[in-house]
Amino acid sequence: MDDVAAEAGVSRSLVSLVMRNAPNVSEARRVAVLAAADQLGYRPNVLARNLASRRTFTIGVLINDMHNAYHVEVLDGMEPLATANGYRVLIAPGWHSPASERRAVESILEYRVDGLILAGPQLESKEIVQAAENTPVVIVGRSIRSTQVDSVNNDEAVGTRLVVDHLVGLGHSRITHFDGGTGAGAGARRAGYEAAMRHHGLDSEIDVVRGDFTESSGATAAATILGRPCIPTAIFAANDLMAAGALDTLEEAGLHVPEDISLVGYDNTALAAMPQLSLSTVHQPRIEMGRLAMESLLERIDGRRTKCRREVIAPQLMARTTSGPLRKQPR
Amino acid sequence: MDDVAAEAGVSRSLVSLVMRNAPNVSEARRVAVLAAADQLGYRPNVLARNLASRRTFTIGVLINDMHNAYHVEVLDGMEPLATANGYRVLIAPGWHSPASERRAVESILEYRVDGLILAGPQLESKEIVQAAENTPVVIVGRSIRSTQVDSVNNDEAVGTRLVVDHLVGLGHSRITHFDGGTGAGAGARRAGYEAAMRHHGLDSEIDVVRGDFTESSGATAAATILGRPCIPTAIFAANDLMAAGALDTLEEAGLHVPEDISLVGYDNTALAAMPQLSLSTVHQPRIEMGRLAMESLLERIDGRRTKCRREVIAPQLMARTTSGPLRKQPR
DNA sequence: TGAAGCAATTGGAGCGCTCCAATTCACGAC
DNA sequence: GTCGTGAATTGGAGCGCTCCAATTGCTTCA
Repeated sequence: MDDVAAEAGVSRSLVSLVMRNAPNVSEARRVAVLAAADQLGYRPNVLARNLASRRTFTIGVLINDMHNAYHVEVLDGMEPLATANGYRVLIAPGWHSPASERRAVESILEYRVDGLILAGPQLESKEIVQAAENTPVVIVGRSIRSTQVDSVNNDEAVGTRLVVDHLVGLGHSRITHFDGGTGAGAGARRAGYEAAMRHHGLDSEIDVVRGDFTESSGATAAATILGRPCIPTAIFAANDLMAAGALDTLEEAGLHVPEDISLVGYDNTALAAMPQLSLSTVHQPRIEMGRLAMESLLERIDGRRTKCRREVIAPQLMARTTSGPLRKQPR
Repeated sequence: MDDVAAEAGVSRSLVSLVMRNAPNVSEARRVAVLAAADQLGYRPNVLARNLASRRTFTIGVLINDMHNAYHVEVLDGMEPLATANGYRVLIAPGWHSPASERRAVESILEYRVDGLILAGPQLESKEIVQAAENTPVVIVGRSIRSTQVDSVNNDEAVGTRLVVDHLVGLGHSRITHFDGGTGAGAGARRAGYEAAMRHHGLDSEIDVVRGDFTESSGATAAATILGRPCIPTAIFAANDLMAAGALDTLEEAGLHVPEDISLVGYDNTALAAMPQLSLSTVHQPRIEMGRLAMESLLERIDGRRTKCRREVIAPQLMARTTSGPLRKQPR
């Protein structure tokens, strides 16, 4: 930087002003500095800039599972807004385990990002609240009992209700839920399923098989079901990935979907929309959710808002071909 | 940091040593410092650390398309090795356009990362070489005419040859290629297809329809084919995503795969392996490729190697159910 | 007993930048 | 001419850390 200043015949401060394109710099000097910088191949050091200014203009994003298209699309919604406001986005992959998630958050916080978005975190609430003490945090796909942390959520109660209503409407009553274990939103979906079942007076039919939002856990859960003497007539999987895994296992076992058993997923990922799968599912406006999360975060960062904001988005049922009327008793 | 030093009754330097867990620090002091740090909620500032040490222990990774499971799996292969060597990984999403890719690289370079991995970059070679002047760079899925840049690649010549041999072996001769346009590796696949066709004396049957590695471009290409008076008996798509897009369009048009037309993809993504799709494709050991890329990069960073390393991985044909023997002339 | 040797500590300079207060400059108004 | 004013520019302190050389405290050995 000193070299550039010398080359352009100005002070280091002026170079700094030009590099940040601050106002009140004469056109002549600006051009001179830019030329000198270009000639010397000078590139500002963000580290030093951030250190000195105590601002990074960077948003950290934690993605719980990069393999899940759901999270990637949420990210799609965030990026444009960040860029438009002069922020850059840094991603720390979570690798689907709380421990690695913790490390990722730790790591990104050390970079002193201006804000943090957690997409589907598995961390304990306590840890999240702690992180939010120093840095604005927004969560997507889960909410938390703290006024410091904003959240953007799908209305799980409505979504799960849509699924159960749909299946009951088709004549099903033995509806099993494959849940998402400790994953973000899994608890809410499980609770929603149970509440909806009770609403229809199906308290005694409530049946939950454990899973973890991965394709393989869906397959495992389906295998569990198949091993039972009496299998349900419909399955409600906590997400599309699990539904896809379950579908494979069911078909391999010779069952026809939806004739023998109906299957509904959740999230309406690209996977579900594929004609070969054509999975009935619940749509969430992911891009919009990402956008809202970024919007909330920027409001916090700019200090435009201090009150907690909790967005809850209404989901929509996408009935496709994996769910159908109850026809015969399987097996 | 000074506060911690004061609290623990030692100098700032000692705190620094403890935080980096350097050798030659007495156990007593180490414990005291750690306790003080914990009590005060002290978290080292990476910015300052990196600035002072001129080292970041961070690897920047540019992912061309986060929606493509291929890239995500390459990333999976990189992470463990980086972590094991004390490096953290920062991801800059490329959003599938050269312009945003350029910005992402620019941005990550400003962070003074110790090394950069480009997964399927669309940038011009010149730009990549320029970036490599100051920072070690490894490319995945493409190679470049520079001894400064290492690369890890699939052997496209072999892979494409496998596909064409497979289809010719099934009796096909009218084999159309849906290419990847300007995407990384697209040129090599196109060239490989053409060479393989020539090898079988099918020079006159060479037929390429433009695409860009996205699902929608596969659908468009299929529509193009369907509009012709004489459609081919087999399609070789430049990747699985495009093949999936094509499959939808073909089936909607009433064609049966593989009876009426065979379809082969490339990459063997999870998508292709799904029983509902069961796409014939070419397998690349993605995780291994990611690992190799990281290994190469770390070698460069540590200065263990200065010679250029170009890994070329042998692919493998996965014949599934979308390719079959030539049966009848379609339409 | 003292010199040597090594481990454990410390002070201070400096990484590359921003920010603030101070200074210089240009120009119109009196 | 002189003063005032706002725009343009500058010097220097400091962001939070690392690194180096210097210092201290022990132990060992002649």
